[in-house]
Amino acid sequence: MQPPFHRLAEFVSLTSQDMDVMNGWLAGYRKVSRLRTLRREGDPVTGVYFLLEGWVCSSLMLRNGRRQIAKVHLPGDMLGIPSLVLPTAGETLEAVTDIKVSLIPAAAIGELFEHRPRLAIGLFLNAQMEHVALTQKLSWVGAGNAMERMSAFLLDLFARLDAGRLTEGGRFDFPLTQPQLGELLGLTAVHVNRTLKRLDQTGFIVRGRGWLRIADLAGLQSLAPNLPPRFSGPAAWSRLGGQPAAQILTWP
Amino acid sequence: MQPPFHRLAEFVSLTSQDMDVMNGWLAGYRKVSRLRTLRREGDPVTGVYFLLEGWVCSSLMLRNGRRQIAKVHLPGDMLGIPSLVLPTAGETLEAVTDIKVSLIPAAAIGELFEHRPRLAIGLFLNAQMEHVALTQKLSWVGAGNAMERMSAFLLDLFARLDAGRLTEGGRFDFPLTQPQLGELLGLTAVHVNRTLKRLDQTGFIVRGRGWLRIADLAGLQSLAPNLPPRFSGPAAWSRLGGQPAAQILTWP
DNA sequence: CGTCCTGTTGAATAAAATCAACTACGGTGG
DNA sequence: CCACCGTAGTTGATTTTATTCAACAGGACG
Repeated sequence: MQPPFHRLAEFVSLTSQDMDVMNGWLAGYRKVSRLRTLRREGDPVTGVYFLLEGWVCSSLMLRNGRRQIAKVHLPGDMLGIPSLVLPTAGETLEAVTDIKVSLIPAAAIGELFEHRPRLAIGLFLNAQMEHVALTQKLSWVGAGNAMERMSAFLLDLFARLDAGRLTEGGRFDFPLTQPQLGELLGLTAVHVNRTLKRLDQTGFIVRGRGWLRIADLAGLQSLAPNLPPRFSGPAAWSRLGGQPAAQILTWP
Repeated sequence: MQPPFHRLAEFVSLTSQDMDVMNGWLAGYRKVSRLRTLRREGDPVTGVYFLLEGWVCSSLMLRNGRRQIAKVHLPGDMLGIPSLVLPTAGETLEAVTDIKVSLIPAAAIGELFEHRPRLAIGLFLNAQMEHVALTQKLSWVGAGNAMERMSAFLLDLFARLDAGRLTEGGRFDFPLTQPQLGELLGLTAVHVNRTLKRLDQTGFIVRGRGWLRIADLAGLQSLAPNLPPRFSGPAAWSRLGGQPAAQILTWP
């Protein structure tokens, strides 16, 4: 397995010292098994997590007894960054599958800003990607019906899995249960079931246990209220005045 | 009017050079009048905006014809940061009231990361506050009914206005129309109307044209599915290894 | 002075939730 | 090893919630 560094390197070109720092994060990765909680809402914040393998969902508990899943994280994602501004964690991180994850201590993040500006920019822009994704998600949950939410989610998921080379001809592992999908989309499990059934019967998707196949991508896209965002990559960095790696003085 | 710098100074202690940089942003502020569009979805991204006065809403247009307002921005907020990772703006920024705003060029943001690490951290943590707020908002839109969404929003708004000293005994300016509230909460204008009416008749709020008063804070809080987030302030920075200003070498 | 938008209310309709029942499956403990 | 229990998945019937449709009053603005 080659470490999924694509997220932080997506925007900035990194120096070899930058790479060393990132490799350092991998050293003490930890395995966590399915359904185990990585960190619960209200727990102390010691750092952020770098997800190497598997799926994690981050969720919020509401006082009305319902749970909202904010995001399903895939390999390469940084988890729990927003909680850095809170006294205690603002979200529960729960393993959807068996995962490998490493903890990056908060102090190491501070270091980046002092000494590794490119990684800091990478982290910052990565966090902005998350923000864009979350805003889109809000838009379909707030302004879409069940079918629209479902198709937008499936397309977004598919695009992200595809970017990480985790699909095969439209088919991918799909470990989410229908109750989880409900919490993700703001629907009941029953209604999720009916919505999936319709998508299945229409021939847009094929479901198996533990996997899913998108059978008609264009069809799904025609249902979705918006398409997954496309990011600028290196162009974002050059807009910020980024320089090619060779011209930058590296930290001694 | 004293510039609302509280956002960036909320976490890190700034050097006088940092302050100079920030004051530089204020120089060419611009007035924009009510209902004018600051930047439309799809427009080129030239930088981010610093809102000095007035309210702005950022929204997404969906293909089903509906609009989702992602956030109502108040004085001191930085707008349009997420679009830095997109080829063209991902959200429309529209003035809800007459506003004063200044544009910070993208290159100036890049500069921060290279030369003004504390401001960079401040910006980063500020962006994470936005992320936390957006996650919460998703939670009530996704998992709350109309009354819960409305009370959570009003409480959140009130807390933010209060932090900026823009309230007086529970009363504050409230320029949002009911259709706008609908787009904000994922409800129709009609249903917004009925929900407000119920809150009014129960004595939780008092409505006037252009303003609103929270008459029973505890009552509203009992309706809301979660309370506005509280942020760590300087504690967040010290967790990241932040040092008191005096001990830091400043850029020559 | 008309026109458009907001705010308001009532009535009809549609979407999703709730309630209920049953099957299948996985994991646990005896 | 097997019985049992809890959860997931599925479907039908009913109820709740919110939308849609419609109509009208009041202001803002050209």
